[in-house]
Amino acid sequence: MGRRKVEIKRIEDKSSRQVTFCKRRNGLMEKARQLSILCESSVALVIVSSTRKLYSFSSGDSMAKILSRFEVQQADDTKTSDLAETSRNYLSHKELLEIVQCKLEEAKSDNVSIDFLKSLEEQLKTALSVTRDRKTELMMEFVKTHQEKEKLLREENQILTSQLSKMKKSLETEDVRGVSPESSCGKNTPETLLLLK
Amino acid sequence: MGRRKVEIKRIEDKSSRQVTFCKRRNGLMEKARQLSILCESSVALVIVSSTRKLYSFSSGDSMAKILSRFEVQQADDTKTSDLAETSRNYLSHKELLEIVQCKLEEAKSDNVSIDFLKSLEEQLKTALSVTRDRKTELMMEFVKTHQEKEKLLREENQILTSQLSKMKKSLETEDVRGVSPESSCGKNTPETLLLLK
DNA sequence: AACTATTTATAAGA
DNA sequence: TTCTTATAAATAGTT
Repeated sequence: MGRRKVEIKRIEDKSSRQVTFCKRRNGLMEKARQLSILCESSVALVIVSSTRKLYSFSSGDSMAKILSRFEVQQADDTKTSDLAETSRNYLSHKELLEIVQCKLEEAKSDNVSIDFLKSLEEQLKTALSVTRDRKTELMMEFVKTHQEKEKLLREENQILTSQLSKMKKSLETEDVRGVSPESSCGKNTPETLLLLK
Repeated sequence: MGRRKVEIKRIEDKSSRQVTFCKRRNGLMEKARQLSILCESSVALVIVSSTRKLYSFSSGDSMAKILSRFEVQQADDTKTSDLAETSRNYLSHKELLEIVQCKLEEAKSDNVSIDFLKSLEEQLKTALSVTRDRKTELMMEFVKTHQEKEKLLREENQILTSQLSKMKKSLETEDVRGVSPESSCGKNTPETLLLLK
């Protein structure tokens, strides 16, 4: 719906990609809103731009909860030098743990506000969520690697097996030349082929 | 965009609400897909119909994780083998989600006590923790299985390789009996061993 | 950011 | 339900 038909593939020009993102994002959010009202359904929508900016729409309360971890990030985007912010920039584990330890020490004190604790809670939730996602990601990678190795080994195995059967045939042919007939029979496999089952 | 302009408010007629829901839901999902591709952004979309049916779209991996609790249900609806098999001693995911959904509906009401919400929070935390532990457990099992398969394949491979070298030797011995010496030299591998590198 | 030529989505009808 | 079609709405390229 524009001056010309567009193919659905990444828009290469950065500036027009940005403009299209803005237009279509607004369109998508409006459509989500309309659907939720017209058909009394719950709709949750989260959009993260390529520049990591967050946009979200949600109709009902329960859906809002699903998005809470993102809203936490959104809140953090306005603040700087946050625990969550720095951990996203790949602080070392040691540094991260030091910061957490320090914050927890602060939190022990009697005169910290509820707001401070609320913010700390959110930061820890984000950190936890980031950690869990990374854990899952690494495990998935691990599984994938092993599946690939397995495939390669299977292929190698198949090649070796076919080599062996070719050699077996050629050995049998040679045997016929000077050995008694029963040694080339299938049930009396030559010693060197014992493991080939 | 239709035969006439429609006001954005709940469609009273149940049947046309259902038809509109289906059309607009598809439209919304398609638009979400297009946005994610055109502007290389992450988009997550969850739609729950008034009849509690779930629909979701998500572009990237990290977004998929956010929606995992919903995708689990969708997956269960189509396949009923592995996962269902392992969780047959537990409540089905669908039942569990229905209960949670029901509790959340209750929680929306204004006149629930803090105690009710506190207890709900505890229940949800427990459910979340159980789900996470089970996920990790299943992934670890998966990894272990693949490692075992890999080990077996390696062993099989080794046996095949040693069989091949034994046979190669025995072939060379036979060759010596009547063939010129250069054919048994390492550089001139017999035709049947070409793939062994 | 506003404009408009077009395309796309969809409401109603078949 | 599915398809058709008239029309509304979204939006691509332009200014």
